[in-house]
Amino acid sequence: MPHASTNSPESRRAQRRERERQHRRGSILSAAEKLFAEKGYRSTSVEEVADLAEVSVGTVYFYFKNKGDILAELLKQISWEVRNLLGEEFRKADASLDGIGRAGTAFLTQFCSKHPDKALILLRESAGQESEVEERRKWVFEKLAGDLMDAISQVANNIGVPRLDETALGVAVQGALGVFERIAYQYLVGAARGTDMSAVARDAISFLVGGLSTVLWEHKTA
Amino acid sequence: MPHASTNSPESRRAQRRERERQHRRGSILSAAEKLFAEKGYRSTSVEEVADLAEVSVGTVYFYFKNKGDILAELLKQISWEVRNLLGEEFRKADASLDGIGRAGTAFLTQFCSKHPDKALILLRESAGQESEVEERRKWVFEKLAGDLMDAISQVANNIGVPRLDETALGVAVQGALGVFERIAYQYLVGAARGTDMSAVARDAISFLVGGLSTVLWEHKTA
Amino acid sequence: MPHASTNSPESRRAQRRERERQHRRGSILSAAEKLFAEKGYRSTSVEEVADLAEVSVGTVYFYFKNKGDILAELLKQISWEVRNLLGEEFRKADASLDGIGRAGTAFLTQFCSKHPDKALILLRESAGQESEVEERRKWVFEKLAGDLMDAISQVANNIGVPRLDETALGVAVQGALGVFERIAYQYLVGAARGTDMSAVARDAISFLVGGLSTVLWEHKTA
Amino acid sequence: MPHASTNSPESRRAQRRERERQHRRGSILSAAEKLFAEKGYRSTSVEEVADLAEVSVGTVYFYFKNKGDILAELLKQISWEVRNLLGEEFRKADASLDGIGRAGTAFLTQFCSKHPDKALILLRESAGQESEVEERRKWVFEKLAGDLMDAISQVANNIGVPRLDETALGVAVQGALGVFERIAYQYLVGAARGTDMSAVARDAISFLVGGLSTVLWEHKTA
DNA sequence: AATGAATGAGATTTCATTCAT
DNA sequence: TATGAATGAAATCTCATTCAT
Repeated sequence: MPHASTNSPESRRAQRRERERQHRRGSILSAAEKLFAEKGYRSTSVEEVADLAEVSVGTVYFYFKNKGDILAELLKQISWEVRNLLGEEFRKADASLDGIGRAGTAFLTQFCSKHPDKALILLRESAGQESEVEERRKWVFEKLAGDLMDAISQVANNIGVPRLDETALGVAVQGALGVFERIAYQYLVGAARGTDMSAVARDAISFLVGGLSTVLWEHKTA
Repeated sequence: MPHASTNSPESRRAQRRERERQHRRGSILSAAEKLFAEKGYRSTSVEEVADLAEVSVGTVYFYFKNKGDILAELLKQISWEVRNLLGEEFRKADASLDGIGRAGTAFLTQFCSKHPDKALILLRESAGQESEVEERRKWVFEKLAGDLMDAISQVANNIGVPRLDETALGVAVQGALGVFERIAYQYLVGAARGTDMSAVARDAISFLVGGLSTVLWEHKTA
Repeated sequence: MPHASTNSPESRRAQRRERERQHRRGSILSAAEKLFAEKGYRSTSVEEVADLAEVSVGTVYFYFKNKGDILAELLKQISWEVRNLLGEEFRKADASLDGIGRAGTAFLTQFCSKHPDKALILLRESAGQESEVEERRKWVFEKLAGDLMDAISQVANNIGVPRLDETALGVAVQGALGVFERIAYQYLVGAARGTDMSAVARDAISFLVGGLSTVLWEHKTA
Repeated sequence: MPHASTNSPESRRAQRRERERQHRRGSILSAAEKLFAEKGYRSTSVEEVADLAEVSVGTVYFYFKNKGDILAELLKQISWEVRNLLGEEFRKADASLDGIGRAGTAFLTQFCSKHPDKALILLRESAGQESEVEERRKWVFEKLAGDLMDAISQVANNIGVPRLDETALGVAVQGALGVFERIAYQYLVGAARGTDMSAVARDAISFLVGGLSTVLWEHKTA
């Protein structure tokens, strides 16, 4: 049985260290996620995050360069999860309007319902903060917008609108994002918190798909 | 003993005082509007507002109970203006889907383009703030949502959907708000700042009306 | 008796306010001077300064933009006092080498002996601090060097060295500053603290005047 | 049982170990020297020193008891080099004023010009630091002062001033040190950085020797 | 010997709000 | 009414030092 050099004591120690590092980092992020969603980013102090994560303030600053960095990292993780979920759903339905509908449903029923903390951070806490965070938020939404743009372009193509007008495409994308942003927020923390999400999703998808197809149609005949 | 008529010196003095009061209050609000839109609510200190308004910090606290109160008041004013504008447009078109489209167009081309500071505050500054302001934001959007809800209900009625399902109505309203919120923001301060607003408005209205009619239609046949 | 408008109640109130401002500011500076000289700039916290001055930390930041600003202001004041003293002494002796000697004596026996706190801040605490302070220190020493340069130039002229070589002038100036810097420091806080200053001054002046005249002489014959 | 001679494997291993130890220690000191001279002692963190030396923070603390200890060690090394250089030069010239002049020239042209980092640390970094370092600085300068004191005493003796007054001796020494301290600093990092050092040295030596001889002369006739 | 993650005391700074005049 | 100096709680961030591995 050949002995791999990656199994040397030093290597194993290094690996364990790395695992522990990631674990610690993860604890801090989880603590921050919970608190930011609960009490808001501004009202959560670094000390509180450290306390909940059961580490010292210094340790937080060992893993993150400042408070904004924590939020930025959360945003990155969350956006990664969301994009994965949406992309998968979209692909399942073969790049059709229906696929966009599925993705939207998944966002509301899979993501927002199941990870309200994450959803809140994405939708509420990341807005209106210091420029560093705002930067990241912009980046996240640009990524999401990019995904959506690709999706809509494909759909447009399949439908027979080979080169959709740029403004129309942008409006469709932003409109779609806006629909979800608001609806998710409204049914997560707003007045209507607690409503059955699957019913909400059904109507939201009608709205979205109706809106999109109208825009596309208008640019087909035009 | 001369009795003070409405033209007595005392009365005139009182009137002047009242005028000056309102003027001062207005200066403070204008200053805050400018600064909040420019640098953000958080990054604007009360002192800066006072400086720009050419009053002392103490005076600001004479007219407003705290910093959040200034933002709340701005939100109130802005929402009043927006509701006026939208209501008027909507009435002109006789409670039809077309009327909703007109109102949306007016919001984008009349309000957002012409009062970007106000639009920015409405769309950006009220999110993710301390609870007091968040409260007001909720209130403002509930007012707007209420207007929209009435409008959609009427349209639904005219179309032959006498009692629209509450969830559907809510989703339609929030969807519509979301579309505008994001599109206005994107084309006001986001990446696409500077795009021709009338083209944007055309597509946005297509999206909105398409979305709304689809939701209504679905609940008619259902 | 004509009544001056500068005696109006408002004006008097403003004057008193200004006096009180200056007084407060002065208290803070005095407290800082004492503490900086005693425990060192770095080891003195703003809170300690505030406590000794019997004001709150916030008040310190109302009068000074940051901690370095306090030290910078002290440096400015101190250099002003020193320059005044030296200039006066120099002039008394009619711009001769003797005048430079007098100025040096005054620096050691009038200034350093009587205001050791100030001398310490000038000579020790201002060095090696953050760039803002270092900047000011440079400025202060450049001013002092400038004064000395003028003095030496005049002496050179009177002695018959009309245009002293620039390097020689610079070296003479820096040499003179160095002599005083070190001697003052040594006899203020160094090993020899407590020695009779007038004896020290006599020898120091011999050294200084001897050094200067040698440099000048060399450049006369050269 | 083989007895370890000085060439035994154990011995050689021990020697290598010792060599490595010294090398590591040296790396840390070099890194610190560079960084302290470049950015200042205060603004250099232990981590930065460790990084540049390519060791861990822990290792730095294995070789040095704390941050100040690194600076203290640097000061010790530097003073040792300087004393060696000066002593040698001084001996060459047979305990005369001329010898002191030679030593000064060597300090400026041999040491300061060629090892500006070391010179900067000696002249700048050791002032105004925490007491531990300040202690060491005092010690270093006392050593240098001691050397100089011996030299001047001998010169005084040769000149015919058998027992020079202690104060006069102290002042002469401190004066001489001050001249070099400031001139080296000024022409190394100050405004006049870049000036031809040999010209500077000529004038500086005139100043120094002139000053010294005047003090001595005065105490001969007195 | 060497590592580097963890610590936590301590420092600076901000700014909404108050209140005596 | 208006002023603006004063407050002080609270928050962020740094970094020399320790210590388990």
